[in-house]
Amino acid sequence: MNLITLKLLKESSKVKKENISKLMVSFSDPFRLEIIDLMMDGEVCVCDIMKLTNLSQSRISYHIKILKEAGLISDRQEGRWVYYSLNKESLLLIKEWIFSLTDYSSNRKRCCE
Amino acid sequence: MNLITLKLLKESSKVKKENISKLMVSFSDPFRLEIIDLMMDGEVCVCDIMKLTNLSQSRISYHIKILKEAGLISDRQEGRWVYYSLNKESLLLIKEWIFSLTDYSSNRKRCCE
DNA sequence: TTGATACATCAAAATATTTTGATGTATAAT
DNA sequence: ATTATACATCAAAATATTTTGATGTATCAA
Repeated sequence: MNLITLKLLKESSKVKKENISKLMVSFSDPFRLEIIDLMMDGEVCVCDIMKLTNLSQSRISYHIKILKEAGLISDRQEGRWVYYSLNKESLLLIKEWIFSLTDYSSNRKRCCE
Repeated sequence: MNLITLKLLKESSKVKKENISKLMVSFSDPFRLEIIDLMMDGEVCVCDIMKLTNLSQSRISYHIKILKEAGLISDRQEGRWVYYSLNKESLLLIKEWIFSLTDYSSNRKRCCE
């Protein structure tokens, strides 16, 4: 493997890490977790979320924006409605990360002194 | 399934959700992600993290506390040193959650109107 | 073209998290 | 006993996130 390939690899892992970081932030709010939960059943619009959670409209829009910017959800407009749904690729990215965490983490004991 | 069982089930899923929520919060900071990364190689002490990241000692202790309270890491004291390591059960819990998210989430199209 | 619906965006206020530097506690070495 | 090391904890300051209520934009129906 040459230096350029190595550099590219490092950069891509950095990009990945930034993605992961954003995705994790997007998971870090209980209301967003609720919204994500709702999306597991398929597409939802803001109005669905309003009915099912009694959060205010602008509050929902705010959280939706966070989720969208993290790349976790996609949107599709149809007339006056915007339908949001979970983005499978992002979920896969997180899955991979969790896997690396569980599968490759070691139990090696450390000893100072 | 009787009502009491159902109630218990619902409560346990709530407990689980609260755990997940705390774990996700613990993942939501870039420095904590770094610390978690270091722990993948095995136990680390605060002094290791200081050397490897040049974060201040109290700053590291603060983040360690968050990770500990989320149940993500365990500690073991040995003399003056405290060794921290990833808690496999918590990782498993997250893994399960991600699985349910990817495996059971539907693509069902929604249509208002 | 007027009014209603669905949602986004904005600025200000409310709230939460993080950082800093100082101090505290326990262990161990001299 | 004294000093040094490893880490925890604390209160204040700095910073970031979230909520609120108002306003804006686009689509549609009457």
